Amino acid sequence: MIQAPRGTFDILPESAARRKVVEEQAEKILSAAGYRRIETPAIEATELFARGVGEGTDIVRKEMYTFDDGGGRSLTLRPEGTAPVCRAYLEHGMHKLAQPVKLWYLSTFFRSEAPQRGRYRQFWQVGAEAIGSPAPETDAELIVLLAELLDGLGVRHDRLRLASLGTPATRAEYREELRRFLRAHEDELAEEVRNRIDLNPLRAFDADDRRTRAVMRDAPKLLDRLDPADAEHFAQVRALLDDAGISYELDPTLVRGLDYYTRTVFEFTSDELGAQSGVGGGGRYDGLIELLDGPATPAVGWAAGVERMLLVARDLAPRAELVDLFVALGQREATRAGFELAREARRAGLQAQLELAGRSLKGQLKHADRIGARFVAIVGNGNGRVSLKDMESGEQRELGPSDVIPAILRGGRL
RNA sequence: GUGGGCGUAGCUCAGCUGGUAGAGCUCCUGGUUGUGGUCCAGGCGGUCGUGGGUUCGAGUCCCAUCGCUCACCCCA
Repeated sequence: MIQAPRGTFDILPESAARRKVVEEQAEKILSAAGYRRIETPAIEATELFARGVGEGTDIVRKEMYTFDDGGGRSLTLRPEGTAPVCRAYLEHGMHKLAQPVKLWYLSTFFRSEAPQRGRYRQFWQVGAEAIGSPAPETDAELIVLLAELLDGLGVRHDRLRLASLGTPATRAEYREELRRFLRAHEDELAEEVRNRIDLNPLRAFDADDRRTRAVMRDAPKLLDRLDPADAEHFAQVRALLDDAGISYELDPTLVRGLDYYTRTVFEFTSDELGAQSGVGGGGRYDGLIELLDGPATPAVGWAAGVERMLLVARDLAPRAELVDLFVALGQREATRAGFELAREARRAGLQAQLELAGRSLKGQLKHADRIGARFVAIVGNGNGRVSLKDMESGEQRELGPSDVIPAILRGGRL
């Protein structure tokens, strides 16, 4: 049997209803702050990610679905949303609009990783980007918006981790300092940490090994190396979050996987998620637009995983679907009258369904009950009249065909 | 890519020490020749993931393979 490809999934109606709640919540919260929806193509030039996300990242090195479009151009299924939005910003000259340009999206992304709980090869993210403002208020506002989205969905985000990466130059210098520090203590470090000194020295901070942890207590911290302007920016972001009553923990080990981050980075995590604890996160990426051949443009953004939110969201009860009318057929010959009655009902704004399975009358009533129909109209009495039954009270009345819909619209008892 | 767990009807699962498949739910029909929610009866539905092997005989044992899942890595 043909199955959905590994790491992908069908969104069945029940789950679609829960996702709709997420979408409505995001729309409400983000549009209230002036963010407008944008959607970009699922495929992009491979170069966009190679440059925008960074050649050295895991995403670009081993997780992209890349193919030749048949004409010698290399295309890639988008593995993330920020670079495409920045591409669109440039392509459509949005730098000429009032800044910052505030955008949000809810889209699918693709990464060829081994799937597990909360991680798929095609997955959904809701994201927001504010392009064109260096103001710390922008960073703080975006963090507040994500917090509100998670709160509104009842997502238990046990922690908000926050840090500042400074400028790329600061970060590069710091990484060298950290490498020197690690090498100086190499014989005290766990093997896995030692092996990654060059590749990813920051991982040393969250090693489980006891001796490694002891060494790391004295390791240099990036937050202590920020230049004055970056430190001031970060202080302002924190002050705004404090005022907003958002609690967070400073986490010098917070490393976000993409190369383009500068200054503020943050991540909401939930311990209920297992290994993939990150629900959503983001940060400032002041260098990205320039990297894509645009003018130097400061920007901030975040993305949150829809599947992960759904895993830990409490307040996600979708409203039950209301069925106003089920049109049952007393005799097969009544099918044309029933068909017309259903159409009329829908034109009148009712949710109306027609018997489509050839069931017995008893079966039709049972089905109408199961789908929660408020009324059942039985067409085909032989006398041209319609029996309208209130499924809650059980009352039933014979009406002329033209009286059925007004009776339902009156809503009340028969 | 590596390791653990699991793969029996649409769904949730039972099948003890091997003897050629069951339950509950769902769905459909019937229980007064046209009327639901409870109840009763019946029906539809499975090459027991797949392929080999052992055996007179395998869902049940062995091997392989595929899939799902959790974890490592990394990330949403």
